[in-house]
Amino acid sequence: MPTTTAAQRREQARVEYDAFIKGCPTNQLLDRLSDKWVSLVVAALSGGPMRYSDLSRKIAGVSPKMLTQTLRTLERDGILTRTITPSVPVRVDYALTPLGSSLAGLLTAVKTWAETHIEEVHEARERYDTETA
Amino acid sequence: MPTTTAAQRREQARVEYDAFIKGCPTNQLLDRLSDKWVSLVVAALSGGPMRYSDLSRKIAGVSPKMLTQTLRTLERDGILTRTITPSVPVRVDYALTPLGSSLAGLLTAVKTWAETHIEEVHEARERYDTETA
DNA sequence: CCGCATCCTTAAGGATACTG
DNA sequence: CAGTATCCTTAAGGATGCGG
Repeated sequence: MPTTTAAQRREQARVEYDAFIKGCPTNQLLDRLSDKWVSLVVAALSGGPMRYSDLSRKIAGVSPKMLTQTLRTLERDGILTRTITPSVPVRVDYALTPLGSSLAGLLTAVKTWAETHIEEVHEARERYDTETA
Repeated sequence: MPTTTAAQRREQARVEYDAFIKGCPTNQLLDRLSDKWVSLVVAALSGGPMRYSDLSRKIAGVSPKMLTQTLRTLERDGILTRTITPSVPVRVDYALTPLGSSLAGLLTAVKTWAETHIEEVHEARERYDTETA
């Protein structure tokens, strides 16, 4: 009888795995792309700088909390800049950095792939669903 | 006094937004890529077909539930094939389809971008953190 | 060996109200 | 205008045991 259960071994593996991917650039980027608001913000800003209120209007259905949170992490990552104009009322502009623009380029590649292959995916789903039913 | 509150308008916008993205190929693909197990499975299979137990060993820390769930959706989407050999005990092989291979190609592009630019991101973070602190 | 069904936890994200 | 602070829900995902 082993002293470690399957769950314990998996837990151990998970910890090692987490430590591994923590330093993995690809996974860090996927984490960003996985955030649904990130891609929307980057896409919105790819047309040029926007103010906070513009973004909240353009990106329908986003709560102030998530918008701010998303903007902060993207600023920290050097994807966009935050410029405060201390007028009354205050004005804040967000704009993509060169790094942010290159990320937008990646999103364009994803978009292209999606548009090229989505039909195949839909066909595959229909086939799968009819065969399974 | 308006008959709709800000929350109601945002909710309305969210519903429209959801309806919009439901048919948006790019977002459907991002939903897939956002799933952390999806990229790992695709990456694992890009080296060739693997059995269920091989995958669960190679992808450290995955629970049987998530592995099966991931494999099923990918099969449904035509990304991979599932081949059952009715021996005793049963044997099941998973392999990428051509469509799956092209998705793996996209992941490679993401990987390349990440490796190229991760250093800039790290520098940006350090700058941000020291400036904020 | 492969994988489904069940239960349970927890953390992401939404609603809301208030401030500089 | 541009957020911050708080509370609260809910759904993704992990543990586990059984079945084909």
